[in-house]
This record gives sequence, C-alpha cells and structure tokens, in this order.
Amino acid sequence: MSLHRIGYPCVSLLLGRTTNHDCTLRTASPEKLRALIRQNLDDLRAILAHNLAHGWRLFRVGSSVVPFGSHPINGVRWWDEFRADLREIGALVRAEGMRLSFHPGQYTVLNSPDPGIVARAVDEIAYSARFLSELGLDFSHKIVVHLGGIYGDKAAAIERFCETVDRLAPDLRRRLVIENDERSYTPADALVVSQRTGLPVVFDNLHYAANPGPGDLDDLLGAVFATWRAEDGPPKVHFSSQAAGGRLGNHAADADPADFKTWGERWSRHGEFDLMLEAKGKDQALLELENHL
DNA sequence: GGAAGTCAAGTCTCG
DNA sequence: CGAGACTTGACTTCC
Repeated sequence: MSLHRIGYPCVSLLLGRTTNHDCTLRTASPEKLRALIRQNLDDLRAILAHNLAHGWRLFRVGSSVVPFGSHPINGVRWWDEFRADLREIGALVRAEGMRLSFHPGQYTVLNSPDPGIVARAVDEIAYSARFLSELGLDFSHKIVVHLGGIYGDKAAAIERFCETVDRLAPDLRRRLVIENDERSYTPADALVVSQRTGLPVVFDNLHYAANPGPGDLDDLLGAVFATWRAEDGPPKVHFSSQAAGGRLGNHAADADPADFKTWGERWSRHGEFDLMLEAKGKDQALLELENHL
C-alpha cells in the first residue's frame, strides 16, 4: 500500500489529552484564554510525542487550540506570548516529517451570500493559517474546508466560492484544500472548483458513499490526486467506516479493517497518500486497526 | 464529585 | 416563519 502517513484528529483518547480545551464566550477573559492556550499547547506537544512513538505522523489540530482564535473577544497576542512553545513544536514537526492540519467546522462558510458570514469565515482561515505559519510550517500543512451551502443555485454558489478564494491573500489560499461533503458537493463538484481555483481536493470515502455524484470512481480518484502539486505535499484522504445502525454518513467508533483494506488499495493505485482516520475512537481506533492488519 | 444543561458562529428541512 | 437537526466534546452550573 502507498500509504505515506497516517493520523487522527484533535483528541488522543489513549492519553486523555485534547487540543480543544475552551470556554464559553460569557466566561472568556484574557487570563482564562491564556491558561487554555497554555493547556492546549502542552497537550499538543504531548500528543505529538505519543504519536511519534506509534509512528503516526499526521495530526489535525483542534480549531479551539487558540479559543475564539478568530473572534474579537480574544485579544491575546498568542503568537508573541507563546513564541517559544510554538517554535519548539514546529521544530519537532519539521524534524520528524510530521504533517499538521486544521478543519474548521460547520460555521465557516466561504460561499455564503451574506458578506458578513464570508468575512468571519475568512477570519477563521486567517487565524488557522497564522497558527501553522507561526509554527514555521510550509504550505504542505493544510486547512481543510467544505464548499458550503447551495442556496437554491449550485452554479452560483460555486461561482461565489471561487471568487472568494481568488480574493484571498496568497498565504491563505496556499493553505486551503477542499473536501467533498455528504449532502451538497460531490467529488466531481470539488474537481470543478479545483480547476477554477487551483485548490487541491481531499477525498472522503464516507461522504462519497452518502453523496457519490457523477463519475467513475477510479477516474475521480486519479483526477483528485492530480490536484496536489509539489508544494502541497502528498494527497490527503479522510477515511472512516459507516456506524452500524446509524444514519448514513455517521462515523463509526472504529475502522473496519476490510473496509480499510479495500479503500487503501483503491487509493494506492493512484500514488502515495496521507490518511486521516476519522473515527470516534480516535487513536484507540487507529491502534485497533493496526492490530488487525 | 457526579449529572444535567449549555455553547459564537450556518444551512437545510420540516411542520 | 420558527424550531430542530446536524455533530459534538468540553465546559458550566446545579445539586
């Protein structure tokens, strides 16, 4: 299998640590935010060391690593105050050939007809990009976003997404990658946007199962992998198994080894890739999976 | 200390 | 047109 790096998002269940400690807006204060950032960076460092010990070199940083990182309530100059920690973590990542990413949540919508929503989405991208840059990481360390809503006219919605991306500062645009989702945008849609914007495409197998759209799977995968240029690093994929008995698209607690083998071999036909396991069981599920291979 | 309620934000569907 | 789902863990409050 041409699997290069493997990893999981945000939380280590094995260590009981997370990069997502946060607070409510109501109780946020500079002192509290500082304490949370400190805790998140400490946990990030511990998680990366633990991951290395297992040979896991891919990790998604939680969007709350700096709580309210793109919100006006957070005026902490975290890039100054935690410079030493950020540099140390970044040096470890580079020295060990690890790859980090962000994946902002459902509220980050770059193609909304509402300019205020788009502006806040751009702020969230800017904060995430800044975090990776303050670590000293190159543009292979990505920010993964979905394309957003449809608003009754997919062609117009895609057009708005592309225009927003075209207007982004280069150091933000070069961090951005787009992912197919489970109800609105298929891999074929993401490829159209990629051709327009130059953004690489992340292929998610479970979203594909729920919302395959047009196109032969192997043709799609070939085209998706080809969207990654040298400066972007190897193609990234998201893998998860369907939860038994859950709604279509629900992530299972664990990775199904047969499912993993099928998709792993399918992806391998198109070249080397990095794989993010999106299971509720996080690194526990990853360990389980490796024990069954 | 455990249990229940709450949380910045957006979009879509359903009643 | 308003309410709830989506997805979701961690915090906050209550007892």
